[in-house]
Amino acid sequence: MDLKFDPNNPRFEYITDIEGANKALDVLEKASIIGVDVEGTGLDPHLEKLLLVQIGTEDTSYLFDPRALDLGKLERLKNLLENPKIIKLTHNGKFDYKFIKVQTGISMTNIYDTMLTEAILTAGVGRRLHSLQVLTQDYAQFVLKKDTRESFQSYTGPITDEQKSYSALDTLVLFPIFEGQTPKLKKEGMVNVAKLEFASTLVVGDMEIRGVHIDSDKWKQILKDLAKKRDEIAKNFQEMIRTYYRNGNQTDLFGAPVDAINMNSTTQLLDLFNNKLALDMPSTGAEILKTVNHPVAQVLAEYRGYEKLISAFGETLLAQVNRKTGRLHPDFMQMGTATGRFSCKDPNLQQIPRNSEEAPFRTCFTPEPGYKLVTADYSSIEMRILADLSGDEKMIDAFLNDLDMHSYTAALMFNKEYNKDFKKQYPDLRQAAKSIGFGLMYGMGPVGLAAQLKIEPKLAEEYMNLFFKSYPSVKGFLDRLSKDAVRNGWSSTPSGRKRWYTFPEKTDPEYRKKISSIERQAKNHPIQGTNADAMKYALVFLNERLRKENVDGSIVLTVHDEIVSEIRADQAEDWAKIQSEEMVRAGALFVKKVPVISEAFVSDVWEH
DNA sequence: AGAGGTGGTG
DNA sequence: CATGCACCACCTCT
Repeated sequence: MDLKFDPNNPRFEYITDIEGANKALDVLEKASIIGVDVEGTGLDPHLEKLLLVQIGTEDTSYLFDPRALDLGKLERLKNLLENPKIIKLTHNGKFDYKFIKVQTGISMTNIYDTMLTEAILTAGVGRRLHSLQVLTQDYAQFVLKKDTRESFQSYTGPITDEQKSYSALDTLVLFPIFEGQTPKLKKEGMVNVAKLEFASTLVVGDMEIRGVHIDSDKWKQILKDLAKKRDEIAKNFQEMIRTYYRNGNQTDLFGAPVDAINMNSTTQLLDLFNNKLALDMPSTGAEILKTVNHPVAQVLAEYRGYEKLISAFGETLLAQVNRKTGRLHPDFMQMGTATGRFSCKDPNLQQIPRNSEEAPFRTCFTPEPGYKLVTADYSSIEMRILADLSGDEKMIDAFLNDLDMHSYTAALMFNKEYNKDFKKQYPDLRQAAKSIGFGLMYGMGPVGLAAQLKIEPKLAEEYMNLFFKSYPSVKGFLDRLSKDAVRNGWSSTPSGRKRWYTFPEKTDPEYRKKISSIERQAKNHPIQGTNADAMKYALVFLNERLRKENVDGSIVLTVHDEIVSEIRADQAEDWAKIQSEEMVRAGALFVKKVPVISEAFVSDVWEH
C-alpha cells in the first residue's frame, strides 16, 4: 500500500481566518472525495464544544478552528459539506454529522462510513467494534496513536502541534481504508447495502439530535407505586423464611427485623430453596418458579416482577435526560446486530415495557406542547417476509385474502373451517399455530415447541408436520437456508446483506451443538435482516418526505417494526398517512407477493 | 473487569 | 446430534 501521506509527519493547514478558509476551499472544492472528522471537548453535541473540524484531501488535511471562525457562516464550507456530489469519508460519521449540524447548522450529505462498512463486511464474525486504530492497521499498515484523542476532553487551550498532527491523520487515513474496502463491497455484492446504511446514518443522526421527551414526574410516580408494592412483598418474603436462618430474629438499631437473605442473590436463593426447603431447583428463573409448589417461590416471582421494573427502568434512565434539551437522546446503533437490525442504548428505549395498568411506562413518552406523536408499525411483517421468500402459495393466499393468519393456519392444520370467530372458538389451536409460525422463524424444533405449549414432544412433532403439510414450501425453504449457510459460510438477505459464520473444529465436543446453532441463525437471518432492510428504507424515505413537505417534526424512535415521530399538531394527521404509506413503500421493495400493511395513529402518549 | 443469571423488548 | 432468533440493563459474585 502506497500512502499519499507520511504517518509520522502528515501535511496539514491550520485555519483560523477567512483567507485561510478560502484557500483551503479552493482545493477542497476540486476534490470528488474528501475526508471529514471533528474533535470536541466531549461526546455530547448539545453539551460539549467543537474544537476542530478537519476536512482533507488524500494528502492534506485542513483543520478548521470553530472557535476562531464561525463555520456556519462560511457559505462555501456549507456548500461543500452539503454538496451531494462530493463523497465525505468518515469513521462513525453519525458523530461528526451530529456535532457539525448542532453547532454550525451545516447538514452533511453523501457520507461514506468506514466503521459501518467494516461492520457490514464482517457481520456475525470478528469484532463488534471497528475502531479507526484497528482499520488503520488492517488497511494502511501503520499504528495510529490514540493517546492524543483524550487530550481534547474538556480542553480549553490553544490547539497544540501534536493535536494538529493527530487530527490531520484522522482524515488522511480514511482514504487508504476507503480504497481497501470498496473492492470488497463490490466483490461481496454489498454496494447497495452500504448505500442504505450511509443514507440511514443521516436519519439516525437527526433522530438522536431531536431525542424524545419524557414526563419525568409521571415516571417517578410509577416507580414510587411499584416500590411500595415491592417492599411489601419483600417484607412478606423475609417473614416467611426467617425461621430458617440463625439471624432470623435479629433486629437493627431501630428494632426492624434484619433481612435473612439478599433476595437479588441467586446464590442465596438457591441455598434457601435447595438446602433449607429441599426443593431441588436447577435455577430460580421464572419458568422454574412457576412449577414449584411452595408459597415462597410464588412470593419471589411476584417480587421479581416489581424489582425488575424498578431496577431496569428506574432513576438511572431519568438521570440520562439531557440537561440542555430536557430530553432523552439514546444511542441508536444501526449495525448493532448481526442481522442488520438497530440496537439502542443509554438508555435502551427498545426495551421499555409495554403499557400495563400498574406500569404504564410508555405513556410517559410524550410530545412537546403543540406536537403529537405519530406511531406506525408493520403488521406481522416477518410472517409476510416468510410467505414472500418461501413463495408458499397457501401462505401467500392467506395474506392476499387478509385472513387472521394464525387462525387460518390452525384451520388448515386441524381441518376446521376458517371463519372470523375462529379465534374465539379454538383459542388453543390458534395459539399452537401461532407458536409454530414464530418458532419456525427462529429454527425451533419439536422439543422447544413442546416446552412452549406444555405438550409432549411427540405431539409437538405431529403439530409441526401438520404445519409443514399446510404450507408445503416453507420447510424446504428453511432447510435450504441452513444448508446453504453451512456450505457457503454465510447467509444473505435478498438485498445482499450478509451474515458470516465461524465454524467449530470437527473435534470440538460441541461441534453438533454449534452447527445446529448456525443452522437456526441462518434460518432467521434472511427474515429478520429483510425486516431491517425495510425499516432502514422507510426511515430514509420518511426523512426525505419530512424535508420535501416542509413538515415541522422529526422521527424520534424506531423499534424494529415500529416508527414513532413527533409532529406539529396541525400536521400530524396528514403525516400519519404519509408515515404508513412510506413504510409500505419500503416494505414492498422486498415483499412483493403479499401486501405490506402499516397502520399509523396520532396520540399524546407512546402507546402500542 | 468480566462472567453468569435474570428478564425487559421486537 | 441438539433442541428458539436478535438485543441491553441490572444484579451478584469472583
